[in-house]
Amino acid sequence: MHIQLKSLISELSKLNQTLSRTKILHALVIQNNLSRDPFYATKIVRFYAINNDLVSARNLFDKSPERSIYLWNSIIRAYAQAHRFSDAFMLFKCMLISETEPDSFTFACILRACSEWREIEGLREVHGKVVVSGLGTEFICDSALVSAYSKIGNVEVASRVFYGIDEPDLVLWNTMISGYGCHGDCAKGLQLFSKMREMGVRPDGYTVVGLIMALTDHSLIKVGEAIHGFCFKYGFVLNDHVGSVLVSMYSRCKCMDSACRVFDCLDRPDLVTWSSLITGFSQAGDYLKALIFFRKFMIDGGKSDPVLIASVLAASARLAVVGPGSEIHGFAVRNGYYTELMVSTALIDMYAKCGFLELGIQVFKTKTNTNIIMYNSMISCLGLYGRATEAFQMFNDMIDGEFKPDETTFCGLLCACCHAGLVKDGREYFTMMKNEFGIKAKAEHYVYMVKLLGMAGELEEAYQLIKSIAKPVNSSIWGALLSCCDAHKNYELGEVIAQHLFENKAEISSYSVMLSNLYAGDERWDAVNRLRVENGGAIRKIPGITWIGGISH
DNA sequence: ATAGGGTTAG
Repeated sequence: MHIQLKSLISELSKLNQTLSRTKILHALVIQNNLSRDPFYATKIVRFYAINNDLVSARNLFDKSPERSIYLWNSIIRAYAQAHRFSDAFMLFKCMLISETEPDSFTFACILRACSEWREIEGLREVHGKVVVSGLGTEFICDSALVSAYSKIGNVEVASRVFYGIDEPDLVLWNTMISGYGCHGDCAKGLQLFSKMREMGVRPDGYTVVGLIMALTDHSLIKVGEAIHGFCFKYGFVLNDHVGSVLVSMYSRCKCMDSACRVFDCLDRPDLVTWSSLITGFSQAGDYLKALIFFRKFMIDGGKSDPVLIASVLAASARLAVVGPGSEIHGFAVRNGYYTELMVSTALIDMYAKCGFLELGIQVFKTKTNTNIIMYNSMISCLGLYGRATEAFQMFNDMIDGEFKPDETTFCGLLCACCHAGLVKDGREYFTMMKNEFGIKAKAEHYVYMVKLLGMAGELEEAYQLIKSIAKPVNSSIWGALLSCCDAHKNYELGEVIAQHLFENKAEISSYSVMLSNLYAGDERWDAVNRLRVENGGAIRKIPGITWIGGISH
């Protein structure tokens, strides 16, 4: 019977572990008086864990008189993987006072749980226990420590652990490199990378993935290309993670040609890789390509998800053509994505930006649950259409729903005031934001306020407001005021501002259009020409045409 | 005998 059970267990391990199979197996084990054997108990605990039946797993564990290290580790891991941190930690504490001592894998598991739950105190505590247990020299513990500390944001301690190791293995090098990577410290990661090679350790796919993670924008594209070249040199296959990571890196950097080249090499790019590419096109301003690739993805039989849907809806919004967006709307409804707030928010925004605010409002009205992002979106959409009263009402609803407004909310409100010329309300919301909600005004808020005051002719007040800002003042803010001076033919104040900008050695090219318009309005053609010469003829706007700068919708 | 340290991305 034992032999039969053994072969049954080994067969079952190969199969898909269903809950019913596990229960049958459990019953068989009990029938044969084997449930006290930690070997079988461990197996069944693991099977229950795979099927998310932690209650049965725990029952079995509690009834096991003899608990091997395997059994302990399995039950702790079961809780940790189910994101039940406190249970996992409690069991770990029980283990410490039991006769079974934790091994490196127990520590690795609990360290990972600490970092996932951002339990910095727990992490420190477990770190201490690792040291006391004498397992601090084990690579498995060390890599778990380095990883946990980096993920929790404490790269300092992570690197201290790392540099305390004589001859780190590949996993440790990779862990530390990606530790620097997820901390955004590209330079340190690269340094470590060359040091690793100097010491004769051959990098693998994990190494480059860790490095590429840190490359977040176009300024680092040269580094990204070098690492890509390195993959070639070492003959890394682009499948698995390396290729996808390169695609998303190039997409993040808006190098869509390179992103496509890598993408074309991939056997079966997954959802996120497609999504990176599609979002990359959108962010690079190629909205049509974004939609075309989405269609390709669908034709290939790809299964979408809310993030991708929201992203293509944003691309349609930027195209400002309602066709594709409403098509995706239908698709979202048919496939159950519509329930996602992320999708409905994107829909509202898309309809509003495509000129169909009413359809956006309809979407909003069908939602029973909302969140702050959706309210913010509604407020700014209504504001954009000049429907300030409704935007204010939306804000009140939001407060009634006990949502806490954030800086975006006030951007929307101030935008609404601007579009409707409501100076008084604008002043009130601006004060409310700072005093009642403790939100510090950012450049966007000042731009709206300056524009609002300035367009109402309160140029001096707008000027004083800017002067009250602690330096440095964003160029859009001065730009907004210059435009207003132009519109109100207040060339005197315009000249004061211009002198101020010149004196402070401001980046005049950022204001050249506004300044030249101002001078043109005053028929000071010599000044217009001087500006033109100083800017290398870069002024493309026709002088004399008012251009309200500073705010991009 | 069992499992058991390091990944990515929108």
